[in-house]
Amino acid sequence: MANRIAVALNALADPTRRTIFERVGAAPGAVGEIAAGLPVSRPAVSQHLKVLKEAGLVTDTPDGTRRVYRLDPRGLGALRDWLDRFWGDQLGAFKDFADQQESSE
Amino acid sequence: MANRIAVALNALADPTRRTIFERVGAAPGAVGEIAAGLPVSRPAVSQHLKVLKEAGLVTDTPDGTRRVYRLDPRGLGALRDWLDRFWGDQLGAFKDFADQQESSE
DNA sequence: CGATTCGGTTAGCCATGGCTTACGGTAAGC
DNA sequence: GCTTACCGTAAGCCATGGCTAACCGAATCG
Repeated sequence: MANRIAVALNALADPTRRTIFERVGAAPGAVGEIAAGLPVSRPAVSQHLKVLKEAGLVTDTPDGTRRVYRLDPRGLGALRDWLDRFWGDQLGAFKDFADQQESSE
Repeated sequence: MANRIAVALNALADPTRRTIFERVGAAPGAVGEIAAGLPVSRPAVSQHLKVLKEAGLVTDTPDGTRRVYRLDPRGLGALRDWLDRFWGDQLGAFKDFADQQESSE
């Protein structure tokens, strides 16, 4: 479960991969379509999509010789849950600290 | 604004740095305290904290010769907002796709 | 079937970045 | 003031990983 977060964050850390991810998010499409307009070659995009897929961030659907990629909510959901843990735990603590700082000036 | 997401994701991508981040989240503390128990040296932790700080994920407060680190909600908030964009936009689209797949079986 | 299109895989190159060791600098304690 | 504790920084080493070029498999169309 922690590993899920690890691979997702690692996948989204790369700028090119994040661009690809956002592009798929804007509109599902085939590899060639996604690669068009990007400053990297098509095999590079293919490799990135593989990483994103293994991270549970995208899903692929065969369509003839093409292969359509779309977002996969599972990875997003895992990340969101992970982030929310910190919100509950530490935002309150930070607020206490901020108030304390303020009152001592 | 997009750069904010970039540095935050990049900072959280490294396993050691994520461990440090979670540790700070569990309990604010000094560098030495955080480094204790970790499989890396103290300077390494210091370098990681610098990255986390520049990513807006932690804040440091001088305390004598020590330096206390705590979570910074700004980075978390930026990440959360970024993730929420995808939820609104694409979860619906994915659901439509899933329903469509189901109806064609 | 041949030809074409589309896409995943491999090998290899090179840059990025995480780690350690050594150092310098500052604040507390005696 | 001198020592000690705590921490950030610099230099250098080495592994990870992203990229391209070349290859190969599969599906569609004439």
